[in-house]
Amino acid sequence: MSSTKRTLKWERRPEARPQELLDAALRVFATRGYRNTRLEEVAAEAGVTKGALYHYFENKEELLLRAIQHYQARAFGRMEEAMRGERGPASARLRRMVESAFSGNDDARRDVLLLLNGLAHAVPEVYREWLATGPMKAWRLIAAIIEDGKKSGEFRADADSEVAARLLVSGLVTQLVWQYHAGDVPGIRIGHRRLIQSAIDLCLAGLQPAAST
Amino acid sequence: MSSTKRTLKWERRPEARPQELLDAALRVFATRGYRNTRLEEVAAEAGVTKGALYHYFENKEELLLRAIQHYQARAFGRMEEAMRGERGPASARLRRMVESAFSGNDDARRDVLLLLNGLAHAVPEVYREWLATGPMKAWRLIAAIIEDGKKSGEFRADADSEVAARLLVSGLVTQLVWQYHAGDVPGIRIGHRRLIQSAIDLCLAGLQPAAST
Amino acid sequence: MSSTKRTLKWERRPEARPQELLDAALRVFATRGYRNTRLEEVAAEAGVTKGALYHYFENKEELLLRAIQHYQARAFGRMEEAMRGERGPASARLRRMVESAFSGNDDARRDVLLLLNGLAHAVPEVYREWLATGPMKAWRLIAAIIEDGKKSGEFRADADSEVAARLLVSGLVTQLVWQYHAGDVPGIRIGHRRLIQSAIDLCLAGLQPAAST
Amino acid sequence: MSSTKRTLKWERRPEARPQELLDAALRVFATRGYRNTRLEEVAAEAGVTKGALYHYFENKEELLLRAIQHYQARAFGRMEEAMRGERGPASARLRRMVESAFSGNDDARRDVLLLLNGLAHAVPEVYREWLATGPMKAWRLIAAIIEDGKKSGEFRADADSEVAARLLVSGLVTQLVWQYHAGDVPGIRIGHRRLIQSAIDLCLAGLQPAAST
DNA sequence: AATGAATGAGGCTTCATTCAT
DNA sequence: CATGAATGAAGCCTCATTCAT
Repeated sequence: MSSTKRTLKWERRPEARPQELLDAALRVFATRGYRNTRLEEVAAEAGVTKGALYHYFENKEELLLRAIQHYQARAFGRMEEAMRGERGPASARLRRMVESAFSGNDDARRDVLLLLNGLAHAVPEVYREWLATGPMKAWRLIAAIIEDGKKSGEFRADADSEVAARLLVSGLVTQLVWQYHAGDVPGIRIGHRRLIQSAIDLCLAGLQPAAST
Repeated sequence: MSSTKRTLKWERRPEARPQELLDAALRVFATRGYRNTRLEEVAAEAGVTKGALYHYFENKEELLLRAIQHYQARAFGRMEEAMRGERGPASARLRRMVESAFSGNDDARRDVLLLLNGLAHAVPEVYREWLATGPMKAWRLIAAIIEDGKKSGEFRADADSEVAARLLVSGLVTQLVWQYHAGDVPGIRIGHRRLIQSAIDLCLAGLQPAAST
Repeated sequence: MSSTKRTLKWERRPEARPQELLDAALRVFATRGYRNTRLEEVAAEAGVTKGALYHYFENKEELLLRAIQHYQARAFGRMEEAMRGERGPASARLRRMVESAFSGNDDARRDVLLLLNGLAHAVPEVYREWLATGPMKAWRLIAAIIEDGKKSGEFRADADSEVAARLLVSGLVTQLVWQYHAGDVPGIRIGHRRLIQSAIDLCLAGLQPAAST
Repeated sequence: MSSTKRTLKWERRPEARPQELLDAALRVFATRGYRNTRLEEVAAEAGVTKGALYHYFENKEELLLRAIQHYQARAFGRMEEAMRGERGPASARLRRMVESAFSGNDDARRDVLLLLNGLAHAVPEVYREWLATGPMKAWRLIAAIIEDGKKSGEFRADADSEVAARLLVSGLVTQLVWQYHAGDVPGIRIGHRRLIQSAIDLCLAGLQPAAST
């Protein structure tokens, strides 16, 4: 009797339920911010009710953490795939790397970045984990490429690869967030493509071996 | 004895009270985040009680807004003073500008930046005003300097001054925030001076006229 | 034992919960006044806690509005039923109408009237809606009966039916409130039945066609 | 020195200060309601500051009480003066009495009545005192006149003078309040003069000795 | 597993009242 | 007397979390 009921429900809801919840959660969190989001909203977005969330997650914080991990995994998966087997000159690899890292110019992407930026006080652990597995990982990869270029003579030996990589990553991430989410501040917008390309160009130009001599 | 206690309270009631409240508020907001801060904490930090805040400010949000404006005014005051009468070559002016903008390497500075970064969802108006009067203003000044340099032949004519300025400002702001507040993520720290100088160097190198010819 | 306690709580959770809350709310509001009533008291009266109220009502004001509407609906329901199919002479209909309108001589009735009288400044919208759906509706019905009587020659043709109806309704409503709630002012009490009957008698006498000629 | 300052202030503020405060208080209380009124508003209306009120009155409640007593004294003063030496037939005296009691058709009058109506829960003592010294006093005077008329044969011997007087007073008071303060409820307005006159007419007609015989 | 009513701690805001000046 | 900054109790409302069904 009760099993009949249950089965009916389950027909339209396979075991992917947790994933669906995570997706819904990230969507709402990213749109409205962590503190602004009521669990009820997440539930509604996922088509369930509040209580259901507690079957899968301890509490709001864990839901956020898992949602972000889920997102990061996919994002980095894409980037790693794009970099697979890259072998050319350092400048080309750097360009490709940055391009693939910032290719996804969708709203969701920027919403997530804004969300994460606001997490430092609300959920410091999540903030730190994101930094470690996101931006830092990215700039280390880039720094390594620059180091390669320095060794091969393609780049100036005295270049500060660490700072260059950091500037590129933090600058671009932040520009994406700012220009998009403060969209109606006059003059803040700039073309996505231009931003990425000019930034890479500037960086590569700055890494060139000294002009004279 | 009891008169001593009483006197203590009344000794600290100068005409500068609003300023004191703003300072205290910014201190607490920056340390704990806007949402995490109870007005009672702000009051305690200022040595008054909750209700006193409402003599000077409509509500929590206005308190935040005013505290930030107060802070911004001082910060930009310092920068403008530093830039007063600067006339040298563009590269020198750019360097001085960035140095003065990021000179304040104190904790308070970075706490405030982190606070602001988390305001997008909590208090969008404040977030936007900050962007418009802070970072944007800064990168516009820098972009203007670069344009000067392009006109005088000091910089490459095809350089994207807009993007260079943005990258420098957003990159440095974000690095300050990240490296400091995620301080125990291993490997995220970098010397403040090195960060600033290397960033400027990279940027200036990237703006040099083409090497060959 | 502990299970008993628990059960007690859960036994009273029928689908009629909103109604229960409305009843409890009206009871407390009417007893203590709108401003004097803490939502916690309403909740306690209903056997729930503060928060539960917010499942059903937006805020204190809506709770009041709904409680009053709920009450008015019942009150007018009773009156309409009493008037169903009345066809006799105007004087009889008027008498029956007023009697049925003021039959409920219970405390609750008078408490509610007092409550409503104090709402003009606190919640003007509710006050106005009550006026429009309560007293005004009542005196319009009465005025219509008097007009009937005038047409049939039962009442003086020059009688001011509008004012008569208003005087009757407002006078009686107010007397109920005053005499009851200022009960210990010496000499303010008067028998309910006598008040109603004498008022009707006076009114009907005043509506009689002129004596002489 | 300090006496100089004091004198300056006193030049424009004679000893009538308490009266001014009472007037200002009644004005604000009547306009906004007792609970809605902040002492600061009263002070502003009187051109002083909050603290000053506490030099003359214990607290908010006493301020209200005194303001109302002050008002009542004047109102009844006027009425008694109007009734001085009235000697004609009962019907004429009744008419004159009611007319003089309700002559003041000003806004202030109605505001005060509304204020008082809402005081039952907020400040029961004031409410009761008002009832005793206002409406009750009025209807007793009127009942006495009617009794005179009964004795002289001008009115029906079986008339209920008590109820007639009450109905007249409460009905008119309430109509003034309702029609004015619910002014935008369509159809609630009626001419002041017509209301008073028709009410008196109806009452007198109802008091006539029986028509036939 | 899912529901959703209920809980209750937490925080913002109001304002009568006090009191040093 | 007058000021007005400061107090602090009170009350509304929110929402993460629980739990009987």
